[in-house]
Amino acid sequence: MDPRPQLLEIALPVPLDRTFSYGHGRVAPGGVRAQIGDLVVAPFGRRREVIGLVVGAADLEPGRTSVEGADLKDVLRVLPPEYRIAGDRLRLARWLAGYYALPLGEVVPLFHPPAPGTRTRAGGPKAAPPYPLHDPKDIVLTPDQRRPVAAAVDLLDAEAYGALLLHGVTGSGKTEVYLTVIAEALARGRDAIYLLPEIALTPQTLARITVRFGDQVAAIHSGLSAGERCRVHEAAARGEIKVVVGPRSALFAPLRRLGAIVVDEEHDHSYKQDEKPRYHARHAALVRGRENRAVVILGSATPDLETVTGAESGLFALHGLPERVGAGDLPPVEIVDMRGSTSLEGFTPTLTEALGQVLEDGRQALIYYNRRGFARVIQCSACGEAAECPNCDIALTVHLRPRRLLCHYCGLTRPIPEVCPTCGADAFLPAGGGTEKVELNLQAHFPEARILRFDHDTTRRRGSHQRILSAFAEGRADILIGTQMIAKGHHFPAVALVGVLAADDGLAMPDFRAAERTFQLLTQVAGRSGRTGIGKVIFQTWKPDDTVIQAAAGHDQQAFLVQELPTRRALGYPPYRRLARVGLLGRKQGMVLEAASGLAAALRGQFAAPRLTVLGPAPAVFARLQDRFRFQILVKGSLTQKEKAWLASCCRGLKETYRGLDVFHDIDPTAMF
DNA sequence: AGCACGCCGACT
DNA sequence: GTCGGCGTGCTC
Repeated sequence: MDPRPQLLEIALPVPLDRTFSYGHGRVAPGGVRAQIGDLVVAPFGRRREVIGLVVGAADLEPGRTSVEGADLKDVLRVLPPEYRIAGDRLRLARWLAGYYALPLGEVVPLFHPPAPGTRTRAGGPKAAPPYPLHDPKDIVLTPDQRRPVAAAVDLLDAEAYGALLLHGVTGSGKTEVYLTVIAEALARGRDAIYLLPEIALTPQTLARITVRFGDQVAAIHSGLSAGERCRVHEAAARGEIKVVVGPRSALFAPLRRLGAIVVDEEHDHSYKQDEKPRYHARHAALVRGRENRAVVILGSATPDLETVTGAESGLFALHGLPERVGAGDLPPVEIVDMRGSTSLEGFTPTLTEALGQVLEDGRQALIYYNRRGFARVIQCSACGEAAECPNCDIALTVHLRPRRLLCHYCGLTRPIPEVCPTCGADAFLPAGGGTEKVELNLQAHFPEARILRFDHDTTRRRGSHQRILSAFAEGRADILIGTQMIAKGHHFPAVALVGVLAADDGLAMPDFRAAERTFQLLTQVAGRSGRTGIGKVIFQTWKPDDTVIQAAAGHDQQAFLVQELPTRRALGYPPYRRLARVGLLGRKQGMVLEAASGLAAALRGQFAAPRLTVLGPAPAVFARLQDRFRFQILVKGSLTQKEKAWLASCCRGLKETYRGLDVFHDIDPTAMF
């Protein structure tokens, strides 16, 4: 027992570029001494309990009760050593704070489970999987699968850092590679992390991992309560759990001897957190892997362009899985021109016919349409007035169940007017489609078919996600209609037809990544077809000649790259130049624009062409959301850590100058909204 | 970022 | 008359 009271420097989760001093061990001397890396609970301002990180510890001179005139408060307690952020995790925390220009305290919450009091939800993925599980002993890897495994094993044996890109077509057995590498890591006394995109944390994948690794594995998912997360965290820190599976937050698990990190579906945009701290889990995984001399495996059927060029430049060792394992080949894709007759609203005769055939054969079909609701807009055909959200300058979407108009951005709802609210004409009519309308149309056309819909509206309730997917996977429905959500890694063995209603839909998005996203989405959706037995795919489109659509139809990433990379290079976008974005928002448009213009001018003064280019300010794609006007500034080029820090301090300064203004910076933004 | 204190509109 | 909107000020 050490009687000396301590003076602690604490980094707290607040957007302030400073730490705070606290006393420790004054009230009850001789307790646990805090050390750098410990988490402490401290009173802060009017808040009773805030979790902070100890970044400095010294003996407190006797009699000292204040710092710079402010009374020293004592920390309430030091969290147990399982929660300490040390070694590789402390270096990762420091890297995140530096790279993303955030105060260290603001990244600390990533490293510990949510404090008690956070909502506890029951449920989550748990039901027994209806899918056949193979005994790992029965599995024989193909030569293509063995090559990346061998490369990973070499790295594990050498205890060296290395990153692999596993580019495998849908259904090519990437998961088996991941699991084998994890098993090899475990066999060498090392631990592993398996990252999945949020939505793809499917029961299928969980079941496979659990069967393989038993109680050495723990899954972190949205269904866990704070208490359960703490239990997993502590078990990992004590070495009782060796594999952690989950979305991006799983990367921060306190495993002790990390040997392998898998980033499955590495192209998925949910790896970039779109709220503070805005970090990219794939990037952070590479950093943590390097810290631990571990193997990092990035896997995807449609790797991100930045990953592809990283592989070309030797940053990642490329391993291809060009063929599906088992029976199915990649399904043929037929491009159908929509500029002709449609037999059924939104459906070409070709697709309608193919659907009829699939139903007749007793097989299953997937219909992809990336718009939820019944109709995109409602508009008066007499005066032209359309229903808009009063807060967002966005058309309100028509929904039938429940019956209302809905703003997809702020959630505002309105009753559906019977007549035009402006001119009173009895002609206020819905226009443009949505999954709800597709479902009704299909049901009317195929009255016998059992149809399920999978979108934000039908998966709102807990567990409904999985209920719909299992029902379809078990063959209790014939057609599944869905938005983006159906494109992600789900395995539906009996799907013989995938229909995409408007394949070019995403191409018009005002984002330089629109083509890449569309290619990835179409390729992934197409990959849902013909997992076992023959399958086909139909892309309906207004732009049958578009390269992106044709490349996706041919499952040909090379064709897409040949078109896209030169464009990116010419325009100075990633992967050739990096980006940083500053977003400004506030109630008064004039004020936001004035602040943004001032900031842009300041940035231009500091960041010189040609190394750095400052663009804007420009109104954001959605210029007003939730009654706040939005502008943004884009910086092209690689900012140094110093420059990023300066940028962040400019943002902070601006907030003090302009009352009611919100400013945020986003390093390596992945969405331009 | 929270969280409370402090001054102006529509309700019992 | 008060309940409550969000402007602004501070946090060891």
